[in-house]
Amino acid sequence: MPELPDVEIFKRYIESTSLHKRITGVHILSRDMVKGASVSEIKKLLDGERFETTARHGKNLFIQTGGQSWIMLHFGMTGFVKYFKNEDERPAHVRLLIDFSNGFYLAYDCQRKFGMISLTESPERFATEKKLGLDALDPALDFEQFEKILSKTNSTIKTVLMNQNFLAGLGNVYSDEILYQAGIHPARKSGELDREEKKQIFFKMGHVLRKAIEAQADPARFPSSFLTPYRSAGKPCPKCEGSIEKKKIGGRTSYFCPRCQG
DNA sequence: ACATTGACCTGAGAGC
DNA sequence: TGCTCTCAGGTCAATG
Repeated sequence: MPELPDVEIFKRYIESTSLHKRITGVHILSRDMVKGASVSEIKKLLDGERFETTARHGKNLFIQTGGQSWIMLHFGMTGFVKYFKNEDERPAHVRLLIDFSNGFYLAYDCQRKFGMISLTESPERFATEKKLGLDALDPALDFEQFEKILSKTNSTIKTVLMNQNFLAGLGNVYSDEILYQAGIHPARKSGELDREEKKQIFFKMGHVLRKAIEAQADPARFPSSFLTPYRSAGKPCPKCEGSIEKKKIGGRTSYFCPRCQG
């Protein structure tokens, strides 16, 4: 589901398709998905302008026109973007549609409406208002800070990784993948992990996210040691051939290998 | 003050 | 075949 790597791929997709083209129409097809801004403000910001810059913080994607404000897209669990020309390529649940002067469209599709369309003065401002933690791939995030974050709470490590206020960008799927690569059980208490274990999680986090982006966030292209393509109870662990287990942790379905993540 | 749980939304797939 | 039920998951409000 759209987590950091997916949103990074959306960002690059928009950069390669939609920048510097004149916007000739803005259609908001689900007004209920617009939060913290009005439909008319969004139309006014975009209409007649061109997208010039993109940014990402965690799972939030920002696009700036020549103006001062940025449009913000959050993808919930079913969101994605698609650039297309012909009506038969149009996705099924378009919530925001942008017309370009070259006859192409950029669609923001979100079947389950868990996403959000908003405006912000700047990505930094947005992150501050939402109290978002550092982006999980922020170069400024070092192990010392990461260790501090983990010691701030006594929740399960899985919950901590998914908490956007601590660290922005990880969701259910990538938290599981990181803990699998680190060999740590998702229900371990964050505060009880030793320094070596925290180090494992920190470095595997960067590794997993970078590899996922390299693979276009497509599990079919992931390295063969990745758990994500095997997110199903009873499937064989890609490392030990043991059986993958499914369990609710922090209200979310977690998959892990009980043998590798003892 | 913190941690956990449920509602929100919709369609796919399971089960009868 | 066709109906109903369960589940998925990010976020935030409500509850513990």
